[in-house]
Amino acid sequence: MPELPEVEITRRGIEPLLVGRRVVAVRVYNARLRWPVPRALARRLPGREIHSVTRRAKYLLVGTDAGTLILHLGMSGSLRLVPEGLPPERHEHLDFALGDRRVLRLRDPRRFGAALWTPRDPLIHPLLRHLGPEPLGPDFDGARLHRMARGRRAAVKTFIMDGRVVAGVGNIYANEALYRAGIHPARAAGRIALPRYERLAGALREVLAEAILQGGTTLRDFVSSDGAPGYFSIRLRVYGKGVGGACERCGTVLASRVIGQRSSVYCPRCQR
DNA sequence: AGTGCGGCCTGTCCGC
DNA sequence: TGCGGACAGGCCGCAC
Repeated sequence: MPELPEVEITRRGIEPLLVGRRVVAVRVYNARLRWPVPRALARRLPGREIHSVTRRAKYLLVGTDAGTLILHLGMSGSLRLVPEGLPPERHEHLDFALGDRRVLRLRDPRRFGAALWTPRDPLIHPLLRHLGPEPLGPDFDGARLHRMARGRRAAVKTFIMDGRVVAGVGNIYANEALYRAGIHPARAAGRIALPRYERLAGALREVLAEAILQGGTTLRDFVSSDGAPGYFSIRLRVYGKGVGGACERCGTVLASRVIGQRSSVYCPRCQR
């Protein structure tokens, strides 16, 4: 599932395809994504010169001087570059024809993704307006986490997955960062001291940056015609090891339970 | 205000 | 072996 690093790698993959160019046509095969694909998208985007491809949380923002395409890959979305004329397969919902016999095509089996159009500053769009700082940006640090956590009784894992606290942290990387920081995922967010939040902020940055770096090595093949982008295999230390897996640090069998409706994996000994 | 939960959707996996 | 059902997952939007 595309987490922030995959979305960032996707951004880097499509940026050189789009910036300075125009989409000549948008074709909607199935408008039923998380929200209906608005007609305005096919009406407004074509013909506009694209000046930027940026990312905010897990949203991709394709900017023109008339408005912005907002893309979200949900949990099963991916973009591929295919030749013009290739009929869409099952689960391929949307085409952005690039006018050079190439088409950027959105595939999303579960349709949790979105493709929207806004004529205004995308950062004030309702979906983006309340997002917290980018975890890899300058405004994110342990002090801020600590401050925002004051009085909060929700589990710290739920807390850091709240986009208003920090943008774009999904389940996998929340698990990994908490493991690296030695913090129990179910601990109340408001009962963690500043130095531990500093560790957590560092761990989050570190694990995300590592994953992006790793994804970068597969960037060459990204959005190639033969399928999914290289969703990379950063070595996850806890997530996916749940049942019977052992902590690499102490050997204790990892615990697995649902916290905030999300499966969580942690070392009951190293994480407090 | 903060918290928790329902719902959207389908591929995969598990148990029978 | 085949089938049905549970589950996973991001994240909005509602209810309390």
